[in-house]
Amino acid sequence: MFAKVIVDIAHAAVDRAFTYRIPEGLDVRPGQHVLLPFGQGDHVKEGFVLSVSEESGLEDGVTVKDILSCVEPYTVLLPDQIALAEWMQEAYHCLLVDALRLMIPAQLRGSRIHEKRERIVYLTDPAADFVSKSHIQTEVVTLLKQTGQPMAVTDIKAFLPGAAPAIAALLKKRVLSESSFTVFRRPEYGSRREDVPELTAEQAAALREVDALSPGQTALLYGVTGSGKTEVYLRCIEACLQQGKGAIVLVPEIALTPQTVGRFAARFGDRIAVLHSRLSAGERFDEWRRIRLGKAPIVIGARSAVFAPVEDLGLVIIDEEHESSYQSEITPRYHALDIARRRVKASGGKLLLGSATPSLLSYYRALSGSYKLIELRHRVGGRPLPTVSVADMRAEFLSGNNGIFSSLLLSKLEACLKQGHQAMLFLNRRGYSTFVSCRGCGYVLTCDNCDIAMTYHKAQNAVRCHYCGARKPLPAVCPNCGKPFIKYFGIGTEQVEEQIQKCFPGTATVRMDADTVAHRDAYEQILSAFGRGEAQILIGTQMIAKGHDFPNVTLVGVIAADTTLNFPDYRSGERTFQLLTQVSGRAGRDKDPGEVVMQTYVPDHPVLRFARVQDYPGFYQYEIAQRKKCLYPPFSLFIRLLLSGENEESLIERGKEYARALEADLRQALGAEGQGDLLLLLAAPAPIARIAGLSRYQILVKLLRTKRLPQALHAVYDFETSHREDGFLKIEINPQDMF
DNA sequence: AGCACGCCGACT
DNA sequence: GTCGGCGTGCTC
Repeated sequence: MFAKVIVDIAHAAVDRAFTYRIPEGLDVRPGQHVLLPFGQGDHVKEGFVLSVSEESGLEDGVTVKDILSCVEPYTVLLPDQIALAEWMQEAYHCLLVDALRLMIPAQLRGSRIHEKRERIVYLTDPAADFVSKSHIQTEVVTLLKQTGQPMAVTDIKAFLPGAAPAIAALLKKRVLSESSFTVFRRPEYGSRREDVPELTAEQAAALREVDALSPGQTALLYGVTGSGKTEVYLRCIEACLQQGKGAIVLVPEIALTPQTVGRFAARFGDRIAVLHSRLSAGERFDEWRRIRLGKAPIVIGARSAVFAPVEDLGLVIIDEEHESSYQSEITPRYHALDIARRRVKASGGKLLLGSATPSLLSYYRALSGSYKLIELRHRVGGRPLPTVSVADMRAEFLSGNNGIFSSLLLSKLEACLKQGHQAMLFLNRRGYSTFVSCRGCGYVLTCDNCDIAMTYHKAQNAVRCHYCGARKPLPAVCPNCGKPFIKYFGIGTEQVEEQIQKCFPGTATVRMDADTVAHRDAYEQILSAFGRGEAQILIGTQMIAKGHDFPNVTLVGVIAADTTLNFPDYRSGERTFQLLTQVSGRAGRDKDPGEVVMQTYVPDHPVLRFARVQDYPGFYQYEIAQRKKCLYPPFSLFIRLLLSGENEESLIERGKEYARALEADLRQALGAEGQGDLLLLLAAPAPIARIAGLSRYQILVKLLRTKRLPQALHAVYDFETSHREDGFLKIEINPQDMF
């Protein structure tokens, strides 16, 4: 028997199947993790068995080596996972090993982590009398007689400190016998008891629609904030388990808190396994093994959990499906949604996407029929959506208010605080001010390494670059003209906090942004402190937009609703709407109705108009028309090639040359009749032309979605492989952002 | 990724 | 004349 094996070395030259002989008596199946002699020196390498066959299929004269051994007694890759990795290799132009490595815990490779075993001892003959001069030995035997069952050695030691030698002696005398079993290291999460709520009519209907999905089908659950999507998820999982199948639930990493997990744990107990980046090595390995060995049919995790080894996958749920974090930033740059679609198609399972603000692409697919659209239009308990008012900051300025708060927000804040309620203030920029400039000459303080204005941080009396992290003291005089007219412009979260203290002295505030959550667990600590009412106002960046429900929050203020609107990105409208809807959803989650104040300089902007009345379908109609007009995704494929290098001039030179070469390649791939499908090819310095000392240049390509698309994509990927060695070259398909 | 084989410069 | 530089090419 022979096995096709891929060696666990991430290099293009060896990223293919090698044929090995399976020695007599070794049980080797596809998916097995094996050890092999590889290379001239027959060095022992790890590998993964892709397939097993009777014939070697090799030409004569090729030496065939023997597989040495299997690392684990079970197969570490399921057949579906091997097929998925092979598909990914094609689709994302990545190494097969890189795809396979996503499916197993890193700890498995190199055998760094081993299973943990617990020793138990029991009386060899429970009826036998035991007499000994040793006091402690007698105590150990008495303890075991009392409990009447085997005990863990660690437990005995806890009862009887210093019992270790006694146990050893008793084992030697055969008074005790021992055995051991595997223990799984589990992460901690609070499993709060909660009653199973009655379903609303809408939720029940949604459940029936999910139930009626055909195998491999995808549904988009569009439910307004507070409409009880999670309860629908829980019931769907229940139904899935009843059919004896497994489920994967993906949530954004930031939402993967003990509270979220606790809700699932309350319903499903230890049938869940959790995968996220903050697990210890042992926990990660053991959670993965609990899934692989069928002990945990439900997996909850962030992006990469979509690869979890769930056999007979009946359901995948992607919560907050519009989140950009579902797309990987490193190769293979997969999107969890695409992986999930493939997995459920292969297993005959169902895919459920949930969001209050679906991505334009998902809603487009739902309306065009490739996804089933399921809606939850009402909040649970009939609670009204918060009322949203817009404060026109232009009018505020003209009427003499040049502060950062509108009179409307100030009066609502005052009322809110007076009633003892809590408020959240949202601003998508940390620090004190956006940029620092000289009033004498107009000089703007920029980072030495990046082409970006530096942000003033008052707490440290320093200016910082938000891209490379560089930091320098605030100069007393202008570095350009030497005059003492340095002044800060624009606002950040630090300043909001300061202004609140000025307007409402003594109010307890807490700030949450990348600066205050620098330490591990700080995120959790700040949120739970606010939840306990230790502060009346929570000020923060988009970090506070999602996550927990705070029943006592009745007011949400959006300090500058248009900051994200002006990003140089076709997704900025979508992003802004999602952000505003999510922040608004934080208000009035309990019995008191919520209020939202959005401050803006463009109150008539369509995105803000729709966000204000929380009209997603209306927003969608507006935005999709924009996309269609300009032929942006989903009407085209957007490809970005990012080059970076130390020398700006030579980079620009090379960029232009690459653009010409790429265009030629693309035109050839598209063929004579496909020339019209190449819509745009634009080469220019990136919006942020320099980051951390490296200049950046981008080539943007827009391709119409046509049948020659695979060939065109191939041309782009081939271009990447053939040019990647002469500098930094990165290719992104439909990038999440374009800086 | 490693490692061996292979063809040109400064050493005993 | 030999030791060793790392360029080139192969790994079942």
